[in-house]
Amino acid sequence: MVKKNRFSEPSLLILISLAEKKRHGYAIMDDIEKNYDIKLGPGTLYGAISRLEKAGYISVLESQDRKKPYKLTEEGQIYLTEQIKEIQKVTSLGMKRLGLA
Amino acid sequence: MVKKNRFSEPSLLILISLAEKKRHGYAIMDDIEKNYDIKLGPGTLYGAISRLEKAGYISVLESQDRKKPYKLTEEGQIYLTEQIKEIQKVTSLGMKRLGLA
DNA sequence: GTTTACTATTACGTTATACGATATAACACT
DNA sequence: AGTGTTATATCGTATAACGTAATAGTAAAC
Repeated sequence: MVKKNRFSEPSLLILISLAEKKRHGYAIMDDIEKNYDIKLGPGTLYGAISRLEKAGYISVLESQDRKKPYKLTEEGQIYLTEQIKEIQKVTSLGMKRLGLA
Repeated sequence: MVKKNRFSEPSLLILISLAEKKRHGYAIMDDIEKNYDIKLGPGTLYGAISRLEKAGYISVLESQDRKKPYKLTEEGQIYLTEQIKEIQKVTSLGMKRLGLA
């Protein structure tokens, strides 16, 4: 009934980045900047990452070097799908009301 | 280049509500609840309203009773349009990466 | 070998949001 | 008229996300 989680920009962007493939922090940053021209600072990025990890939506993988690759968990994929659909519902009504759809 | 404002859920919903027609606070709440099943508490609602007003995206109209109807300003309409397009860009890439588009 | 880029962590200040308490006006019902 | 209920808005506070920046170490470049 009631929705708690707002769809915060950084975490959503991170999830979408990981929806394509596993990536470590800086690679996520680059992907987001390349695709949307949005540059997340390290605090924003890693803060969001650790919250997402705590929530179980992403998980960290083994690595040989100091990079920490993350992947989207199944739970994260489900969550992301729901979120996006919800957001699309909102934006499509918005477009309609703006007379642009 | 860099984007500052995240697309926060409550304020976005309020703007979309006002994109249809002018409404006062409680009517906005009802509209949002009816359309999305999202119930904003008074603090969330009026807090977001006053920030939006301060930003110049909505403005308050005269009224005879104690209701305070708001309307979307021209600036707000432009802002909302941009926001929605940006969000749609994000979600559509998300859907693609999820294999759902 | 020294500098530059990559990668991650941490700390701190700001602010939106969630939640709840309060206040009052309008309305319904008896 | 009086009482209760709904509609409407304001205020206060706690939490947590976010933005920015400082720090540190490793890898790469030159």
